[in-house]
Amino acid sequence: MFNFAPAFQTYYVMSEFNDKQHEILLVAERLFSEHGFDGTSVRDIAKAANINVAMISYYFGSKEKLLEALIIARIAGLRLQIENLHKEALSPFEKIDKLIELYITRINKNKGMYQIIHFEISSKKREINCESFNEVKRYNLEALRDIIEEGQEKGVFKPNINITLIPPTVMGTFFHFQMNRTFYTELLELDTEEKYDHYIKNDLTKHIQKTIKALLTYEE
Amino acid sequence: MFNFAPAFQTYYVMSEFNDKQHEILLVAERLFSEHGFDGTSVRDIAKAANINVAMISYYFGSKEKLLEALIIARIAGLRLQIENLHKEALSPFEKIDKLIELYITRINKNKGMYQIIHFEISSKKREINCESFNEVKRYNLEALRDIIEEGQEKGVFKPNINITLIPPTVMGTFFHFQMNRTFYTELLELDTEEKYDHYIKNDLTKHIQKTIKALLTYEE
DNA sequence: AACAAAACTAAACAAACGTTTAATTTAAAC
DNA sequence: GTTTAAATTAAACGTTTGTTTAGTTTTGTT
Repeated sequence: MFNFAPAFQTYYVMSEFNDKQHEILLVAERLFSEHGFDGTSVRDIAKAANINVAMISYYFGSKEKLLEALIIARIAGLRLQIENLHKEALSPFEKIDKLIELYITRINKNKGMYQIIHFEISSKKREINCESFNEVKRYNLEALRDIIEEGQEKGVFKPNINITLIPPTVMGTFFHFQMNRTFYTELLELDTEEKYDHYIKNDLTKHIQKTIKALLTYEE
Repeated sequence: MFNFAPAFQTYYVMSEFNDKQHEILLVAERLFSEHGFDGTSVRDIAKAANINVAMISYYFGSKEKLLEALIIARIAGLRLQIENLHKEALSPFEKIDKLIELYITRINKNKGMYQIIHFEISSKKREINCESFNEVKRYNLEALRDIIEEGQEKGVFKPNINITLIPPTVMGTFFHFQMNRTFYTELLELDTEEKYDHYIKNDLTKHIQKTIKALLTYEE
């Protein structure tokens, strides 16, 4: 007689989704990152996920709440795995190299999600809750600060370094390269997916590592 | 009897718009950058520009052609004014400083347009003609290459520098800072527009200048 | 087998979308 | 002052939008 839509799941406190919900989230992530939130209709998602349009409202409440659920579900994966890095007996230079490598691989894996978040937080249309995203950024920044201050105490890194602006340089360089992919693909003749990925893993990562190490040791 | 809509103006060869067309382009630029192309309706534009909805189709043919016209009209302004920089009797270091300052002020003035272009070129929905945009990027890259190679010949810059990846670092750092404006506003307590602009003009610009100069002189 | 809850569907809904139409007003030319 | 083209308008067009409804099928429990 009555239809009980599980809209209560929009609290996500349990954050346990069934297979169908996971599939919807996966499809939505791809389409939102490729065409934007406003450029993707619920029917696009339903068609790509092979489900009925009504299932989106049924499982997530609304299209906007689907976006919310997606962001919350994915942000947890953005925190860097730096726990073991701190304990390892490495030089400050090696730690910087490893941290940047962690940054790049992590961003590279979640580039679709970053695309979505970056558009949404700089958009004045919807106000998404970016507090958990900010928390991740603060956490990653503190990890970087620890490593740099350790290097400064050992005398290998120079003082007077604006540590706050280093993540923007690391991530910004990657994103700008990614954003202008077609341009750099043509310029550097990275005509296959493999060549492109190889360039990111090697040349781009090395460029960023070299840049930050140069900055940390630069005599003004 | 017949209505002759000036749809021929969509060729833009003359690229001469009247006051009303300029106003529409200005409003569309703001709204597209704030809410995205798909997040902005022609009625939003019409209301903000105080004109009738039909005027957009009348003057530009369609909403997509309006975007096209906007991009073509604005891209010309993105080329750096480096003509006189090359002639000036400055050291390679001073030239790098000046070029980066030019980069930042230019991006800062056109950040709305960059927001639009970056979303559109990385979107798989519409295929915009980015050739003129790529041309600007190639031109600016060559200007940078000239300065760096001059410095290398003089022996003040090290060899083996990936020049191609320097613009992504310069622009990427700025854009990432801009993209996460609310986060850095809170972190650095830039609670007024003046403080924020001052931080970009001074701290952020100096950070990028220092970073690139460090990279150019870094002994691996 | 019988029942109830959950999962799923096709259809309908109103609102918003980009665009066009047909008519009117404004502006310029003669 | 008349004529003619351009500028501007309100209304309507057909789609597409996100969401809801009302019903059916599936699933799990007793």
